[in-house]
Amino acid sequence: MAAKRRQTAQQEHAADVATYVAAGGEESVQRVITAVFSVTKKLDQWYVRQFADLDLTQGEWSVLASLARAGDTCLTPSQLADLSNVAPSSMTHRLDKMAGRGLLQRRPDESNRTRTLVSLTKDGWALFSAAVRESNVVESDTLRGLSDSERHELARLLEIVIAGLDDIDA
Amino acid sequence: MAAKRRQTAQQEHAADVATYVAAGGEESVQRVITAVFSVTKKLDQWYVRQFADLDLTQGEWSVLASLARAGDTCLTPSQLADLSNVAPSSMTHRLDKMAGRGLLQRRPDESNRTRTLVSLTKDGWALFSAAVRESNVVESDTLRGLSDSERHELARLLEIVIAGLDDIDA
DNA sequence: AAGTCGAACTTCGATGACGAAATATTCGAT
DNA sequence: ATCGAATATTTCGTCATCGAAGTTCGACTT
Repeated sequence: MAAKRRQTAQQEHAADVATYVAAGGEESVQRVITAVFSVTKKLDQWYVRQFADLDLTQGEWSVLASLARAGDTCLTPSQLADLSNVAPSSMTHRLDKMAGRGLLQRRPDESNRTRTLVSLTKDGWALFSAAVRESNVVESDTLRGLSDSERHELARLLEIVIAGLDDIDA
Repeated sequence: MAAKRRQTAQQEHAADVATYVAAGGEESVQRVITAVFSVTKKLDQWYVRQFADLDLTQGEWSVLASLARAGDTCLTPSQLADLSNVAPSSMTHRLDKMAGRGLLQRRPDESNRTRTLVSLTKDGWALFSAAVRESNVVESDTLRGLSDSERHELARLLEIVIAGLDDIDA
């Protein structure tokens, strides 16, 4: 498969950027954004295959990871929908399924009974941990061309970008 | 909305990385990968809103962009399905809709009649160009915290990653 | 030259996701 | 205190997506 490709990944990337620039994009922007999406697209493909072993879809992974990152704090279905970029109505059924598998539990919020609080069960945490360790394999492979200092620099630059993200919505 | 957040985006990011590391991920890996996904998640949200103006879903955008990047070369439905990370059967209906809107055309491949060749129409190219110019706005905003040399360095590092992606599938 | 295997595309049934409406609860104003 | 607006969640109808089976065609074998 890799042997039959005519151009290198860099050449393809450069050609893609040129297409976007020709259509009206700025070069310094498109070069970065296109590269970011190339990486995530490839990672997404691998996640689908890796998570299939754990009977986990990407949507379920998103819920699992959101709850894990929240730590002790419970999250509501609405918050999970926001964090997962799906409609609240879609989250209902997703949580039904995951609760049925024993990955999470829902309980009413006593202080505000319109809310429902969702938290991971022990099994949910175990699955999260297993998924992180599985995905870390391909993620580590993805970055194997970078030295430690380069990874540090890459993270630093991306974190600058992240720091500005929330202010743009206005 | 931005005013009511307790922690900065960097602090949240650091906490997320810590969660993944606690679950068994490597820090130098998780710091980069988590940051990449933070950026793409935010960009995806904006794309949905921006492309709604053009009556364009993300799936349709993927087809449009794949064909545009291919330039003069026609692509088959299977290739488009691969490039868009969807099942071939899903591409059939998607192409039906887009052909109905006059964005692309399908014609049989004379040299191999099991194949169908898909190409953009004039309207398809126009919509692609409009979408690129629209999305460049938010993409440019996203990178506004980086200097030119930092953008260059960020692109360089990401391109190193891209160069190694194709060799991992083995 | 016929037959078989494989590739490409489409149809079909079932699942997942969305938006709108319905339900239930809280908050604020009169 | 009560009425009205806002919030959170769930149902419901519709459309997109998936995997599997079906169909058509090309390539390779014998």
